[in-house]
Amino acid sequence: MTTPETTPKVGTTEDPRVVRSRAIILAAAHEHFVTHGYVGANVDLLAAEAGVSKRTVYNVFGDKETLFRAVVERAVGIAERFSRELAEDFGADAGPGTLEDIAVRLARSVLSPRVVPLRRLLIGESRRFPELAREYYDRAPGLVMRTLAGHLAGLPGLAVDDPDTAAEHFAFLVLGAPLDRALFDPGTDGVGAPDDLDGRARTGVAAFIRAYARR
Amino acid sequence: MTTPETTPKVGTTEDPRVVRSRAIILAAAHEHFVTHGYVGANVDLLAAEAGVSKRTVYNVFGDKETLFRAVVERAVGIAERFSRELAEDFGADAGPGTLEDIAVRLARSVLSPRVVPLRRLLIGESRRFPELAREYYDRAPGLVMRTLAGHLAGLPGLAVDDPDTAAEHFAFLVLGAPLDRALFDPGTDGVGAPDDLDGRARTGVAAFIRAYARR
DNA sequence: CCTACCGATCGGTAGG
DNA sequence: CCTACCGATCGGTAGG
Repeated sequence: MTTPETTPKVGTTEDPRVVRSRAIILAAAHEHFVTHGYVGANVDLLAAEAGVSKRTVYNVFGDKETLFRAVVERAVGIAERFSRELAEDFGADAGPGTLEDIAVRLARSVLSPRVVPLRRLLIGESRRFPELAREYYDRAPGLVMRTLAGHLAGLPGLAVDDPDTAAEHFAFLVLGAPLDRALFDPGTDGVGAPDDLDGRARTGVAAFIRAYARR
Repeated sequence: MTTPETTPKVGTTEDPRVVRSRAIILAAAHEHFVTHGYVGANVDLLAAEAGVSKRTVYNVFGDKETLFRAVVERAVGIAERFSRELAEDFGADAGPGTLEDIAVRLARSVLSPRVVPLRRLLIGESRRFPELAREYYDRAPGLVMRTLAGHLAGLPGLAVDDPDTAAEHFAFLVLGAPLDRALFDPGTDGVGAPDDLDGRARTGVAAFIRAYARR
């Protein structure tokens, strides 16, 4: 061979320089889009924030829309992986104590500074990019909800007729109110958990158990 | 007097032509901003949609940001009045049947094509206009929540230790899941209630009563 | 009310 | 020769 496997062609996806540029730009673009929205985003500024030239941005991503979609795809992929991890913790042998742990973990992840700004962006751009918003919903919160439904159905001590509804009730008892408020309040983004998030999650679980306990 | 009360000065707020223009522009601008967001909004297009010249828009509202704030103030005012109406229906003598009625009305109003797009807009612009987002939250959902808390506390047959938490649990059991989905899905805006909204509201009430019934 | 037009800024691309 | 990247500038459109 003239080109050994250890020397990928320059400029391609395998080129380590392009790989590095991609990663740097995606991280900066995520922050930038989340702050300014799609139309309000400025590729010049964004490139500066990423520490690369605008030309590099266009070389790697082609245009603004492609960059935006790449940012969202990456974020959705991360959210999906996180949802999967969360889902794996819903062990079939889970007791009521574990239900509380799940609630706290669920609340902390969804109310995290990674998730809430992404939600704001996708909600705000849902008219411009409806498929992206729908895709996020299916792959992240939808995945969590489906897994939650599956495991709630198998929990001893609970009377769950409709697992999907029970999962929704669980999730929104645990984090509905704080999430709704957080969507409207960017001021609380960096400061970890708003209010007493863990306490509200536990109060939600208590209400859920009262509503769904086998009697 | 040189200017009788029945003949307001031209160009002022009292001028019937300006009043009419204001109303027409506000209605068109609401639809336009909700569709395109603040930055994506085009004043030329917006004026054309309103059937007025761009010059008239600037004569009445000064600039794009002032127009945006006027649109939001008006929408928040409408939402506030609606919330107040809803609140008045929480009669102190309300029984469990009335709780179901309240739930259905609540779900229908919040999931309405007036409220959901406004929520999307304010969430999407919450970084650019944080006070507007907060103001909406206080004056509309916050008002409903506070009234709900007050009335739930007085309901016979229920054991409500923390009225604020109970109100949040009630509201998000009733409409949390459909609202969250609706925010990400503009496709279902015009088509009245998504899924079986009334049924889900009633299922939520049932869960709420199981969780909060005096025992 | 309309057309015309301004200063500024945008996304995207040229040459080096 | 190719690609990555920079300074400079393009056409077109934004708010006003």
